[in-house]
Amino acid sequence: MRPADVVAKDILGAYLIRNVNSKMKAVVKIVEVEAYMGVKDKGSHSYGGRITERNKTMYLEGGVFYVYKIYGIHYCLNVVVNKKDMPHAVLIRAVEPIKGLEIIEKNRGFKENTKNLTNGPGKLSQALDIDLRFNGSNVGDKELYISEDGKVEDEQIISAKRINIDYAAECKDLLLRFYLKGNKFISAK
DNA sequence: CTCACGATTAGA
DNA sequence: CTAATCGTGAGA
Repeated sequence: MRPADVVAKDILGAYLIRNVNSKMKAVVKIVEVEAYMGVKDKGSHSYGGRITERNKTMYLEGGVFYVYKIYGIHYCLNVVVNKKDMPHAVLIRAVEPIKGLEIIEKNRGFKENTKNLTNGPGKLSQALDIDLRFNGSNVGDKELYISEDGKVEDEQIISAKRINIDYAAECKDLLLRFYLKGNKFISAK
């Protein structure tokens, strides 16, 4: 397996597919991600080798989802990468609806302003009905999986500082956030 | 006490 | 339009 920054750029532009009862309900394109680089990354839940009930799935062999609850309300979807006990992860920050828009609208509770449906980590989780059920599930699981299609050219990828990790000292300025150039569904800020 | 967030309210 | 505020629960 590879480190989170490499995988982050790799899954940018890939499709995330949500099935319910084996029926395809929604397909979205991953347009914004952040990499969290394990025990040396002060922005990561796994900084310093910390292991808790919440983040223990980060320590599994790469290829599973890490879903956690933040601020008591919202869920965030990550992909765990790298080897067992190498707690790297990629946070999926924003997606673009491709199919199943009506399901996404239903989950979010409104229809107007389409770009506001999935342009943030908590929003996309609600839009695709993602919660702790998927914590630790395999990225090839039929209910929620990532398609390898949709690769993009390097020049379409913008690198930037990560968001809302001001507490992470010197790590906060690392360019570990990646998004698709010109895409309308990038999160605010 | 803070936080890998988002909705709502208040103000300009 | 922007800024401030707050809900909510895990973790330190």
